[in-house]
Amino acid sequence: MLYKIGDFSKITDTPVRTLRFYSDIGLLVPEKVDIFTGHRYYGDAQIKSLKLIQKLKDLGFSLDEIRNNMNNLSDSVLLRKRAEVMNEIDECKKKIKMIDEFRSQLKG
Amino acid sequence: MLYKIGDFSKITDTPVRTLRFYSDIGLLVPEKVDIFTGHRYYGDAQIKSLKLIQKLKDLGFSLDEIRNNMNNLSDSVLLRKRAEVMNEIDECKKKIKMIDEFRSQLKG
DNA sequence: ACGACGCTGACGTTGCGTCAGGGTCC
DNA sequence: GGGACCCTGACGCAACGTCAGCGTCG
Repeated sequence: MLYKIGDFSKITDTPVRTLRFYSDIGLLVPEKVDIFTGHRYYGDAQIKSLKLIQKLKDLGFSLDEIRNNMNNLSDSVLLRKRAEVMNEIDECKKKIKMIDEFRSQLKG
Repeated sequence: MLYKIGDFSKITDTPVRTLRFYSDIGLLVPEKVDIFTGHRYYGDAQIKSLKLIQKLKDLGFSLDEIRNNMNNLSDSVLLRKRAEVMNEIDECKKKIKMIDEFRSQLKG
């Protein structure tokens, strides 16, 4: 079963523009592309790939990281990302502290 | 006392490119600009302004937010930013959970 | 006069949104 | 044949970094 980009967009709840973008950067390549019209046709395999892409995006990976790791996902990559996100939490906590200090300075 | 952009850059420990950028977007305008050569000259008032800009950047404000609020800083603006950062922490915590779930799925 | 410094473009980054101006499908 | 759908540019956003190519200061 091959889907036109518009249909694939509805099935996967992903904007057409996003699909074209993923196609352009080689992240999610359609199963077939008409050489003459340029029309993209997606298959069922792409549905699974896209779900993995969305999952990894939710975990905080960039599209570049996803492209480099989705076909060979290792635990170390996930651990590194985990550490990054933990770091981000620390940064946020620092900001909260600084904001509170600044607020009391303005009041005082 | 007027400083050339290079000297002002060293005094404030801010890249020249950043100073030019802030000048272009109207965030930190030099005290004087030579109409014929385009050379920028900064004064002591700009040092204080830049320090405030850097402070607000550290707190998590965008340059656009800084430009709109630095001359009339209210507590409500700080409170809103605080809430935003707290939200960001929550998002990070969700990501951590999802990463951990994903890792145990891969192992199991 | 010449080296250090200043200037204005303009492209690269990230992940698409949003037209504009055309072909294509049925 | 015509409306819905597809395509490829190309600009816009945030906040600069990094050349390129050229003018200026002392």
